[in-house]
Amino acid sequence: MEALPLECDTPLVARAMGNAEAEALARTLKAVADANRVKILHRLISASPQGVCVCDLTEPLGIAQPSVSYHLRILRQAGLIDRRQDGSFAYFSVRDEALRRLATLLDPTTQEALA
Amino acid sequence: MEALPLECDTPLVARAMGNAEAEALARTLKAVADANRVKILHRLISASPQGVCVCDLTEPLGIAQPSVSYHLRILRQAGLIDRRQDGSFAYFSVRDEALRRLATLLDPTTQEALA
DNA sequence: TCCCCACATCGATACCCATCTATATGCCCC
DNA sequence: GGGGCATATAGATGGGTATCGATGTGGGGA
Repeated sequence: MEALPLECDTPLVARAMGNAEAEALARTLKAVADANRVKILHRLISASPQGVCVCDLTEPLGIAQPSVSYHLRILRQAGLIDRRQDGSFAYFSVRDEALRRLATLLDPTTQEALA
Repeated sequence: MEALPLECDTPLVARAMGNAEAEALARTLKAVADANRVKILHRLISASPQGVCVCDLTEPLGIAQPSVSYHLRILRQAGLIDRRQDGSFAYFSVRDEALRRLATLLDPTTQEALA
């Protein structure tokens, strides 16, 4: 029998996280992982539950209107915000339970992420 | 006095989130917003607090060793994991309080993110 | 009906990021 | 001190992403 090479004996108790699972979580996190989208979410949370229209985001963010629409689309596709049309205005509001779920998944004490 | 154009009257109660603040949060989130880094964190949490060495991450992740080192560096620079050298092996462990803090910042019910 | 306004989409561009191979570093054992 | 192993770093590369200006769309008021 050949000599065993020196091995690091980390406890391989837990099986690897599922690929789909990890990518789903990463996709949601990517949606939030942008300074402008963080600011948008902050503002939406502050204005909850009335919602905020695009025109009130463009100026404080300091970016062009198409960019704001772009970020709102990212957040919406991630299921983190809702859109409500009122006349020619579009009001966006945060989906509290989606953000809470994301927070729970990250918290290592509530080990839901290990499911 | 000229006629006021139709305006959306969203409650502009909260001032915009500070730029530095938003970018700091985004930077931390970017560190987690990757499927492989999510898997790494998952494994580190499972193996907490002993830690996991690089060699035990390469194979389950299905990526080359330098890529694993790269991801570990990202997580470490974000303050999310610790590194402990033991002989020629490097053991990485999760910084629970950092992850918890991140989770808290995301949770809209604990409005710390609005600070 | 016509125009204006709010918002979305398109196409282009410049930058960032994850990955690889190749190579350096540092440790341990012989 | 030399060889081999674990890990880190460097450099190159392909794909993704945020941004913009230009343009499309749809509603509302005059």
